Amino acid sequence: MMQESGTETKSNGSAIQNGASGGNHLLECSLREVRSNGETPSVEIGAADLAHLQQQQALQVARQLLLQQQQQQQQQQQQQQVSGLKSPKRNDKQPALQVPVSVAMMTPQVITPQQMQQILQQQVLTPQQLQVLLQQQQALMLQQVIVSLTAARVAPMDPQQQQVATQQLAFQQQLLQMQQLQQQHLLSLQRQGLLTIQPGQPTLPLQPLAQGMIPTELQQLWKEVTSSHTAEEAASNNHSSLDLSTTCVSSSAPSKTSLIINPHASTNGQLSVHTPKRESLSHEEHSHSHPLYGHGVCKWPGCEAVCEDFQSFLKHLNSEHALDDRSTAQCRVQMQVVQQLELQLAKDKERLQAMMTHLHVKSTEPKATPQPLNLVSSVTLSKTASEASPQSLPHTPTTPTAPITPVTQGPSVITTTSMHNVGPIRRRYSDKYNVPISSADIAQNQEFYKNAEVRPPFTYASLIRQAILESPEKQLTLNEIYNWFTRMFAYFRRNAATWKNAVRHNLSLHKCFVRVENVKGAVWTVDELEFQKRRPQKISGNPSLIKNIQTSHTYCTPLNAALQASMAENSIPLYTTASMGNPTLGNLASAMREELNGAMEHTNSNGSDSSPGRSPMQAMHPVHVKEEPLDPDENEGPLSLVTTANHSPDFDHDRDYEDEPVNEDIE
DNA sequence: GGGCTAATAAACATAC
DNA sequence: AGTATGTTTATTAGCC
Repeated sequence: MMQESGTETKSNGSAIQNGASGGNHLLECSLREVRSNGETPSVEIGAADLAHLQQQQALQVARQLLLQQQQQQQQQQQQQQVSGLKSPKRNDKQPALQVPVSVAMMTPQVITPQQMQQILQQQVLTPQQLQVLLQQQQALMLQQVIVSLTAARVAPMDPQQQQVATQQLAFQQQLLQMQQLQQQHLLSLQRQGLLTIQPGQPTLPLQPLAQGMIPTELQQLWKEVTSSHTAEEAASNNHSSLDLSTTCVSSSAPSKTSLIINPHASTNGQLSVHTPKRESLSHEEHSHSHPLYGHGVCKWPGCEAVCEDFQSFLKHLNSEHALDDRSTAQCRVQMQVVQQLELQLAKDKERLQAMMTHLHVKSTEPKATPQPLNLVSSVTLSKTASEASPQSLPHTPTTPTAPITPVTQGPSVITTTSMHNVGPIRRRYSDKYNVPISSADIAQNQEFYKNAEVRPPFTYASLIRQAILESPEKQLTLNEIYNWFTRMFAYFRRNAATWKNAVRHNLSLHKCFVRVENVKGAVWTVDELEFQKRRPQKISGNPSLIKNIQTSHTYCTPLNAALQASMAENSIPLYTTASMGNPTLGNLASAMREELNGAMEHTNSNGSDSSPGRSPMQAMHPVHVKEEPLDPDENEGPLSLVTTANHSPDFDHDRDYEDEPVNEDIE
């Protein structure tokens, strides 16, 4: 009975999860590419009006948004400063912003594969960082949109127009916000989407519509709208039209659109990929045509050094961003991000197509020419918005953390069979990466794990905890835990003896699992505090993660899972927002956040303290306290009270998947 | 190579 | 006696 007491609490204050940085450049980039095909929905509004109207409204709203955006950025920048790219030992509780990756990075810098690998093995951004990067980038995009809007018009308008414009603007704002949320969610689900989509079910509910309307699209749309407005204005009102070219994206051929008045119209789901031509470069960019330089600032991820002129920029570029590990690492990250985005884009295109087909909306072949899909767009957007979130919730009233998905670049790579023969390999699970399992994780990959005999990338402890937390009363009997395992994971439908033993072993071994005498008999509960303590693993934004991603193991799963999880962590707010209807989820979300922070705190502060706020569970009657080598005497109080085994009726999934390979689905 | 953690295996105890 | 449930120990493997 003597377990390594206290050994679990190590004080390596490096629990991390620092996050990362956001860089929406990535998004912007790929999106821009998508959108850059000058073809856009034509605007034909009664528009001269709108043009005027929007001025004031837009200005105001824009200011607000800008302020918000700036604040965000500032915060991020601050974090960024605090946390150097190479400081894996940070204890920051906040995701440390690190490298605002920008599309520009893609500029081929001639990096040898070996170098890349090196980099990957040494230091890369954590998934969280990537996530933050993306978000940041997105914020920038929004800002740009707003700016372009405000800049575009500065004329008075009459009340009527104002009303229209106001509505329109409001809608646009909503779209933007929704889009933001969607993007976040999307990112977190990216890889998952790759996997969860199975032949049979091309459109899993889990899959959000990636781009109902991406910021860039909005931007484009706006531009077109505005430009057409201005054109009309000029014609009818003799208004001098502002040249929008100064804005980020210059619509080379703004055509007429048919939307505008129809708020939903703006959601043109159309995303035809286009040659990544950047017709939308700012002046500087045009003059110097260097994607890494813009607005007098070096756009190298994480840099943002101010360079007065192009020359100084070049100097800076050569000196600060020479070919070294760090640069290549960043480049590598960028590449991965772009890859993911491309994949996602392709998938979402298909989905969009399917949706439109379903709705009998003509148009949009994968590469179809852009058409005003007013109707559809709105539908898709709202639909996805509503579908995406609920999906992850229904089954799992728990903590939304990470959409963990065993996905890799090649979705198809991971097949049941491929993973199958792996056998009983001892492998580190997500805990290693400080990625607690969450219902969201499971929920979002539920289908996958249910049907594919893929070993879930979680430790037994995490799974057990999850099972317990998912239960209504946060407690389960051993048998119920078993059932949960078999129900949720196809993998556990075989070799029952093995994993059941492991489950029992874990329950006994980890003090985070508390056995409680219950009416039913004995049930197991989770002591969150203890659980947090026992996850001292540190990632420190270290490369190992990404490195692993590259080094394709038979289990690429854990990695991506971890990656996704990390990324998703940043979007917790999203989940909470989306889960308004589900209080539990909200609580769990916050709980999860606490967990994350807590984990670090605990690790920092010598985890020997288990006093204060013990989990409610503890208040029950833990029959036996683990870990501390208590006196042999008092401890094992003969469980005379135990009136065990009254296997809860709850889950008595009669079906006990025993050792034999069972292939049936649990649905 | 050592330390740590987790998976796996198995012995053993207890209750039903 | 057999099974379920728990506990404990030992071994192995992956990671830092």
